[in-house]
Amino acid sequence: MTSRRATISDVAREAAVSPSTASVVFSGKTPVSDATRQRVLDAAASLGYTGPDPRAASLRRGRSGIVGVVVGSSLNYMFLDPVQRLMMDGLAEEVAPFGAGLLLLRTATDIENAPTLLTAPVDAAVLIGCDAPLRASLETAHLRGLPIVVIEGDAGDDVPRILLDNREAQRTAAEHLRALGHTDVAIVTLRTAADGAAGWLDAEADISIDVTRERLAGARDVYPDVPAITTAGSSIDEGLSAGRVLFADPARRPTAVIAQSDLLAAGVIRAAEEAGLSVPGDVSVTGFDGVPVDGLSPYELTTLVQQATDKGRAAGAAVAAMLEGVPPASVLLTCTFREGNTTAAVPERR
Amino acid sequence: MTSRRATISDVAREAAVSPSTASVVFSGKTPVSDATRQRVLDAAASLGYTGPDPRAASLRRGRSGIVGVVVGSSLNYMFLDPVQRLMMDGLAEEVAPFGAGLLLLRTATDIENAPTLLTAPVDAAVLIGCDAPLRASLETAHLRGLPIVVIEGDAGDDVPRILLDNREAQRTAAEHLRALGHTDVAIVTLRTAADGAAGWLDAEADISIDVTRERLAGARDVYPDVPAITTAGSSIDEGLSAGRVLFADPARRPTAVIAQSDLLAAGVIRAAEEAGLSVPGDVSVTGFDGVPVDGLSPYELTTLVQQATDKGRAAGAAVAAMLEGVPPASVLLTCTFREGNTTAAVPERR
DNA sequence: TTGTACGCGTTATCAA
DNA sequence: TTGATAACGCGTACAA
Repeated sequence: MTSRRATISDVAREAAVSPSTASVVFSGKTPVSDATRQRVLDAAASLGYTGPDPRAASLRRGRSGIVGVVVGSSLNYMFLDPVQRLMMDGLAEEVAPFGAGLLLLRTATDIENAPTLLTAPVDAAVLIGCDAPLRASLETAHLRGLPIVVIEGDAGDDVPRILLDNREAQRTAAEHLRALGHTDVAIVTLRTAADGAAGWLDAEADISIDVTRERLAGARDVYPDVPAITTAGSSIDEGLSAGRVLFADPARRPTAVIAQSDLLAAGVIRAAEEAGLSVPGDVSVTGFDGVPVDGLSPYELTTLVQQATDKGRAAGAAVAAMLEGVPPASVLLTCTFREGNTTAAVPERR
Repeated sequence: MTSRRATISDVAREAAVSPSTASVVFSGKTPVSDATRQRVLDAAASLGYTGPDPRAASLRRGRSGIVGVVVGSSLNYMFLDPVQRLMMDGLAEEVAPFGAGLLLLRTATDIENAPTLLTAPVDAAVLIGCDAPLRASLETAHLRGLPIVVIEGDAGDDVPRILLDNREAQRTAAEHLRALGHTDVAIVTLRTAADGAAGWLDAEADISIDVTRERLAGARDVYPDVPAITTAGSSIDEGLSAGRVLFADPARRPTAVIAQSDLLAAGVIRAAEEAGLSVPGDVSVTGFDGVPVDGLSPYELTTLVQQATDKGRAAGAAVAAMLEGVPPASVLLTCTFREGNTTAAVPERR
């Protein structure tokens, strides 16, 4: 019994119907009499046929049901961020009704032969963040004529984008702090470049990552001259490191910190605790994202809530639209300000 | 210019060679003279041909370059766990040289039409954890004759598995605590069932999740009768909740806690801090996994280090072997005990 | 409601 | 080193 797997023709023959009829039984595209259907299904069962070969079906249909998601470097790093996790969930959920799943593709890999947008049977591509290495993928996808959606990044011309009102939202948080009387403020930013290292941010620095630049601009709209410290990415540990620097000198510590993500904010809070400062009594901290941060309890961050899952869904909807041939529009999602228990009025001067 | 995309035949015609020659130029399977190669590439460029259509190629080759990874419920939940993230990285890395990528497939979804192992063009399937809903996927994969690898779960018969010496490893940690003099110990477990809720664990309880059962057995080998409290999953917050229960009554609190994961351990430590206890001065805590936990600093857990990335790699290697037609062996990976700064001798009785 | 005929775009095989 | 041939397994007009 080393024979090849049964095909739909075998099933049709066994059931004494034509291949097209058998096909229709499985696809449901056309009504079939109950009797015939049953004969076909029985034949299939007896031959161990489990349905159309997906590879053949995708060639025929011109669609594979696979959406390529290009993630930068490591999955570990990418999925560390709750925003990305929720986003992927939304994306998966939205394309699922189209029978589509997500294929993880990495840019930064020197593995020979690794799958790419060029070699993988994808119907569309979703690019996240769009920094330098991603642009290459973008190029590729374009050449292949793939529908593309970019999340929080600029793909130039006619590529639909899913964006957030980062600047406006961050400004809201800054205004909140100003209303509370804070003037000694510091900013903790996300990465400023794909390979960015942590450290004080030079005022003239060129920030190549859109999210970081926009959120910074929003904070600067209210606090043009406050110092900003850059991190190597969105994590509690990075926030902790930044916070330690900020709180190192008791005489010059800020009374409020604007962190560009909830994870960073969580780290900053941890640093404050370490330094013997209470939040929000001595220091106010704002985050960004409004995602559940594991281990943050009992704090509830004052933050900007973005609907991360919706962001993914919007991307999925755009993909779906393009697959249907409908020109998708870019989407601008807005964040809402949520006051938690990590901000309070500026403390009396000691 | 609404014409269809160029095919390899078009390119061949333009270059005045046969389709098979053109094909060979792109696949590199056979030597081709430089002159012809150049002619073909030029022709391709002039026609905007970007290489073989992956869908057609996979039909012909009988291989799509896609490995389906069946993740339980939400991506958000699954990737919350650093072990899973690292595992996926290892897996991706190991199958990449075969031109394969990972397709995320979810079991628990009531979305009509969602992609499954039955409908997606996958060459192999990796199942993680293997609880009830996953068994259905397993069945499916079997029917389709797909190569299957199961990570930390029992797929029965002839399915290769990637396993950890959970019991032995956990026993080591328990012995470490015993050597330190601890007798008042409590265990904080992972989920006991796919839909498990948190709470005290009944001694008779049936534990359907292998990892949980094995690690518990290891702890019980040393501490047969200590109480165990179950959580709803591996997270800091769950560990925190469990820890709060354990430390609620100062008179009866344990001097050591065996947590079944590093995330849980981190939560337990947090709970101890909340209760005004110092770690390891008042309470010792052990974890399991040996993964970086964001926000755990400055603690370094006493834990069992599993090479999570290697686990993924082992799974990837097994997949690769099966794709090559080689019967893969199951793999048993071993954890190593690592003493951190979260365990110490039992404190003097007050 | 069912069957016929054809092509989707590629690549393995073998012969030249 | 190149070319001819034959599938790969299916879906879908269109006709019956």
